[in-house]
Amino acid sequence: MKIGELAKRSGCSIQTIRFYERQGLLSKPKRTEANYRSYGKALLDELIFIKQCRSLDISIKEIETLIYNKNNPEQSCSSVNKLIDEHICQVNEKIKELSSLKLTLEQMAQSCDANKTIKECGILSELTGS
Amino acid sequence: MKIGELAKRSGCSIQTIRFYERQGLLSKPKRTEANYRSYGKALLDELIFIKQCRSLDISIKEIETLIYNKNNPEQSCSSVNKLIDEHICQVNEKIKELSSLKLTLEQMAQSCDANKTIKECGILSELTGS
DNA sequence: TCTTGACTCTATTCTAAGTATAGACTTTAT
DNA sequence: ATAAAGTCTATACTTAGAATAGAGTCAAGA
Repeated sequence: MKIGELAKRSGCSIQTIRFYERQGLLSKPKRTEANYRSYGKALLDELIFIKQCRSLDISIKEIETLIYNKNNPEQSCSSVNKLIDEHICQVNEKIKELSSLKLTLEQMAQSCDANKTIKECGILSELTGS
Repeated sequence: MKIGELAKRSGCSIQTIRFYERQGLLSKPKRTEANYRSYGKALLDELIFIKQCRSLDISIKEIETLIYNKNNPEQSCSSVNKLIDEHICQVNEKIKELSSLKLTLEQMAQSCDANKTIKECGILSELTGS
């Protein structure tokens, strides 16, 4: 199949597919005589794996590592477990940060209503003051 | 004061201060004869305002708007309220996304322990399969 | 057969908010 | 006088793509 069909089947955009290839993440496909990329099932699977990882917000570098792991099936999978565990920690950290940020913003929102002038604005005075 | 002292007092890095100036966010300071930037209290306050906004993850473009608002003290502050409200919505959305991501990752982590081979790895098989 | 529209190609630029570096200049301290 | 620390500009780098320009290719209809 050509890149357009691969894009539809995978749910990735054409530019994204070419980007993954340039990054060395997705294997280079054969080319037709007209230099069009020509993909088979194996590359579709590769791409779906990449997309699945990205949907979990695993970075491209980490995906590289995972692909390397996949190609060495006899090795221990402890590094894979570690990668996911660290990722969970990062997500937890981010959630904490955002929750705290949310509180601050909500308090700020309560310090003003929209019917004032800038001069009297509670939000701006909090931003300026503290 | 020179830029190094401003950096210390504000908690911003020197590069960040110059970056804000290039972006038109922080006003241009006077220069000494040797072309060094020379800051006073007013610019320190500007920078602290910017930093306060950034700590709330308000974008540089939005900070531009807020600064514009600050310079028009007689206008209504409804746009400021709106900006913060929208920002709260975005933060809430992000928290939702991350919470869902966290669940998925934790389930995945439970599907494997580190004492397997890649071939048997529950994490990789979930990433590949679904 | 010609043409038109849809598809693909490469290469380049852009996004956000800084961070990092190189190479030159100035100031301060010893 | 010299060395260290500070400052200057300009440039490149980061992430994960998205967008664009300009050229080439392919299939269908007139």
